[in-house]
Amino acid sequence: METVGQIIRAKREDLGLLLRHVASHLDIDQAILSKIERNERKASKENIVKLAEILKLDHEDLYIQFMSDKIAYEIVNEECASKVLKVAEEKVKYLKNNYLKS
Amino acid sequence: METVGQIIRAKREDLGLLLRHVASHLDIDQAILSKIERNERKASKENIVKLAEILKLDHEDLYIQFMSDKIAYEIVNEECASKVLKVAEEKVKYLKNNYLKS
DNA sequence: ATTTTTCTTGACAATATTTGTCAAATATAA
DNA sequence: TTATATTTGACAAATATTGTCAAGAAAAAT
Repeated sequence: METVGQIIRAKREDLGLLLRHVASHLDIDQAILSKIERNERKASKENIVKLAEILKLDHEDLYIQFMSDKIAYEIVNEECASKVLKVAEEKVKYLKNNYLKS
Repeated sequence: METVGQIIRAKREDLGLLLRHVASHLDIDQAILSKIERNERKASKENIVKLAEILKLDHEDLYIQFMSDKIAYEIVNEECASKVLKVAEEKVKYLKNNYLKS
């Protein structure tokens, strides 16, 4: 079970890229990227898009890891975390069927 | 499939309470409560606690509705919404087992 | 073992989002 | 119509997010 930060660091090192190279592609200071990789800060959605590019990761996969990290972090301390996710899933299905039929 | 706003409005009207009465118990302007009930604004966690009190709703149930609304709203526009929730659930289980054993 | 390079840390700043107020407009009900 | 309740939108304050910078620590190269 990897965090989005772990995935990013692993792939960056695989490709032999430096923090400052990747960070400059994202247009942020390397300090932030360092923190993102260690899960001390959350990436922005824009960061994620550019990270997928430069690290040659599948964009959707990375995005899923990013959002699931964010959501898991929001509720992991609650007893009822699993219940919340189940209800959320029902709501998503309902909304998709009833309001978002494109 | 009800939103947290719908639940609150229904129960408030059931109890015959006015926006301004409930809002004053929450220590907010009635304008906000009006918006919360119509899902134009999100409640804060504190709002939810006090709403459960004054509306005699089960605190955990209301909290689950509140959080699931919030999460569903965050991802409903994404293709991969269901996938995100599934991965989030795995992460929550993993974290609870490995880091939060109290 | 010293120097160079990379990464990490923490204080701070800018910006965006959240959470709220207020007063006027609208809707509902007496 | 008048009184009461709700809604709306412009605005303000507080908080959270997203970032910079520079100095310190760690790792790698010479």
